[in-house]
Amino acid sequence: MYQDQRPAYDPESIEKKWQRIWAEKGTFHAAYPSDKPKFFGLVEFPYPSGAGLHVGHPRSYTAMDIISRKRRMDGYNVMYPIGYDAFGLPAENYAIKNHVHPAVVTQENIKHFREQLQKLGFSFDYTREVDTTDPRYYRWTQWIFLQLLKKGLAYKAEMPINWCVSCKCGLANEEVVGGVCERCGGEVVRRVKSQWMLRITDYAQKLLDGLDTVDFIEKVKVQQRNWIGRSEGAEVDFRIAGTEDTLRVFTTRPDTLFGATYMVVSPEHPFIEKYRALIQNFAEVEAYRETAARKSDFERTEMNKDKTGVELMGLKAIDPVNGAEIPIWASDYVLMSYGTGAIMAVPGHDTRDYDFAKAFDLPIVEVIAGGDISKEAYTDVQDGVLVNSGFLDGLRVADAKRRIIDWLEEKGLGTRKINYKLRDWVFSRQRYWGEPIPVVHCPHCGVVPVPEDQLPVLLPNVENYEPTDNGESPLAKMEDWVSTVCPVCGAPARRETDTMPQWAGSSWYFLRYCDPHNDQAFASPEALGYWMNVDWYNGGMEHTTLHLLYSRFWHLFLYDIGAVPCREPYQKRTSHGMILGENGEKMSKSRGNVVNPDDCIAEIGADATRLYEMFMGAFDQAIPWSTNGARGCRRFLDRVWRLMDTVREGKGFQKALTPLMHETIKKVGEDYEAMKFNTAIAQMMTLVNEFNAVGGCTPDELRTLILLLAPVAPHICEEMWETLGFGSGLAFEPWPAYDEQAMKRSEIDIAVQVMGKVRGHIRVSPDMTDEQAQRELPGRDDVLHFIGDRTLVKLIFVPGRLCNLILK
RNA sequence: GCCGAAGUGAUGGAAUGGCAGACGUGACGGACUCAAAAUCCGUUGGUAGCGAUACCGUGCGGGUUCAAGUCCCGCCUUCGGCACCA
Repeated sequence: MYQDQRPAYDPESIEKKWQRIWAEKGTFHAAYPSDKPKFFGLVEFPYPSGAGLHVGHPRSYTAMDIISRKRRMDGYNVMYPIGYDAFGLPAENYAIKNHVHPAVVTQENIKHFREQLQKLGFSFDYTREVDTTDPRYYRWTQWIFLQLLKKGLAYKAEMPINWCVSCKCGLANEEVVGGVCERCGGEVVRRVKSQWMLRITDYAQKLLDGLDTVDFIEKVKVQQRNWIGRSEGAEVDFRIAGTEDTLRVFTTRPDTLFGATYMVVSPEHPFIEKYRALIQNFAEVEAYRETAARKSDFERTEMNKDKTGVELMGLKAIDPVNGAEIPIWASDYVLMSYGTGAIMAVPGHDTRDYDFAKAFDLPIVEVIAGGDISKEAYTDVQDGVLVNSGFLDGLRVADAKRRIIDWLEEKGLGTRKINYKLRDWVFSRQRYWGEPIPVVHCPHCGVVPVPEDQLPVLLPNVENYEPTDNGESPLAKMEDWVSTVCPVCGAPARRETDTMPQWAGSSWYFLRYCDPHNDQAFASPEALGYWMNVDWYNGGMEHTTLHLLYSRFWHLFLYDIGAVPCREPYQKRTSHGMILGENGEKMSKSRGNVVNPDDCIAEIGADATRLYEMFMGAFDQAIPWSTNGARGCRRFLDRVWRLMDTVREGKGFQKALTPLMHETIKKVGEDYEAMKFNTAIAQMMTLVNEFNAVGGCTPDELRTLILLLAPVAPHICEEMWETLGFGSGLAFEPWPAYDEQAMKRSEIDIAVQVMGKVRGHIRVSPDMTDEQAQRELPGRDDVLHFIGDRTLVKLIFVPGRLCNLILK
């Protein structure tokens, strides 16, 4: 059985063989219906770029593959699906340059991606593949949009949006990073355009509340909470002197109302236009307003340290609590898009107001004691006590807040108010390669949804994909397609020519996996009822405030209209760290440090590649690639392969190895579950080293190791399983069990410390209790010699670990 | 500025308050070989010593504890996110 002439480990042939067998047998097709408990493991589906798979993809995909494979061994009916998020700018830009239809490029790229994924041996169910650009898929993306429209959550608005000068396209707030375009790094400017918007702000509170019900890693929750940015406070009306009119502000510090010494409105605030006639220095105000408008987002961020502004001469506001007349200023440190676009300024207790007051020599009044407002604003809200504040004097901040809001509400001067930083989602894109927004503009009926039975609205073939300078989609030039009739009144009408952003298709793809071929609904209620929600979703941190938030929003909405059975789409969310180049920098073509997974597979095989990606470091941390490290993982698999030549006779585990075997079963299982793949693999390496140290392993020992290693390195394990005659196919073999009792060793070494410092080791029984230790150890020769001629004051015994001698 | 994570050998990284450096890489020495590769065995935190051994050592400074990489207080640095959000 264990002949000498075994061929060397040859990953290429083994991997091809098992990939073929898995495909032919449909090993990883998720069964439906099924009586087994289900497990739905999800990874972010790739954008099929022309560059092919990146080594970052297998990091996430292998991790969830390990979990999925282990779940099968645990007896679950597992669905581990994959698809392609294939709409998007790169394919379109490629099309512009090379005059190929984006659909053609996309299909080629998908084919290439699929081949690369298959070469890595992921246990994906390829029969459930989705492609967001397939009309049978985007039909339902459009359908969901129509439901949002029906409920008033999609609307068209004329508003200033983020415009990327280089992509010639509008962007969502989430797509502007550091004042520049997330995708191309190009300049982003404000541009007023009529845009489709989604009212994600209506779901701000639900998105926040839902986080308490799911098992997401904490930093994802924190980032989403910060992005949503809930703050509690009050809206307060300030009377404009000499009029019946009021100016409303939002504040989180109504307790400081007595300290308001001026007001500020945003330069875009309609208030300025309204009181144009009363503003004595209107020309100056208007000049300031124009300067502010010309600044791009980037400049605004850059220049945010120095306060600028102009007083609206001739206007005064009246503080509602003390009747004080205070000046009104315009400044771009106040944003039109948050709160009411106007603030009461309390320079004594707000850093920005303080800077502004210093710059323009405005009065600063202390209303909270505890700081030194001659030096800086005192913003502490814990310990402060109110002063100079009439009926609030002597109260602590928290109490003063409650008191003043009650007072304002009673007098009709203000109300409690909660604000969010989250803004509505800019949903239009003026580009070709996206889902057409399924509405028609009729001169008589206005915006008319395309009837659901006429979906999908297909993307027409155009000749030129070039975005236009006037901000219109390339589709606008397709007169044949644009002109249509109104579905309601039959009059000539025009189609919407904007398309959806790339985030649309990925906002619901996990639902389609549940029932991917359904042509009556996006998925059947039964299939959704069985599979949803996603048990475990792994993906990148970079999607926390984009895809992950958007898809939660869509799903919460679908739940509200009864289209899905559960509130939250994802039960558990984990995140992998980025793989950096060998030089420790981010991998990029321009840095020349990109590692191609194909090259790595060609050199060391798919199993070793998977193993290395899991072993290289902690899963959630960024790690530089190391070619030598990868080779070390290949060496480990070579050693595992050669274990077949060292198998010796014998049932069960060798006596000397029994505790280690059970410890390894325990640790590997637990570490996989905690995504501590690096330490799980280290433990298996230790075990293999130990096999070699004792001169070989028994069939049962090798069998166990194969099962433990199989989720990480499935091909070599299947091959060894078959070669050793354990059976055909191990994908559904039960996961090995361990026995705590069997981990006990007959004797162990524990450390002897003197005053907390390790001085030596002694051999004791692992069961030694504290009582036994106190009785037996002080008299033992190998302990006595550490005591010497000093006196033992105290002996601290930690069972199984050490004893510490306190001497005098 | 605010929020979050992290600082450990040459290097990637391990360590429920209990023997710091598991496992891997690299380096050095040895075996096998005509030789090399591959493989196997050994050594590998620093300083002193032939040596047993001693002292030092987890970003810096304090503290708690029999015992601190781990807990507390005060800093420094790096990375990620947000950023005039009232």
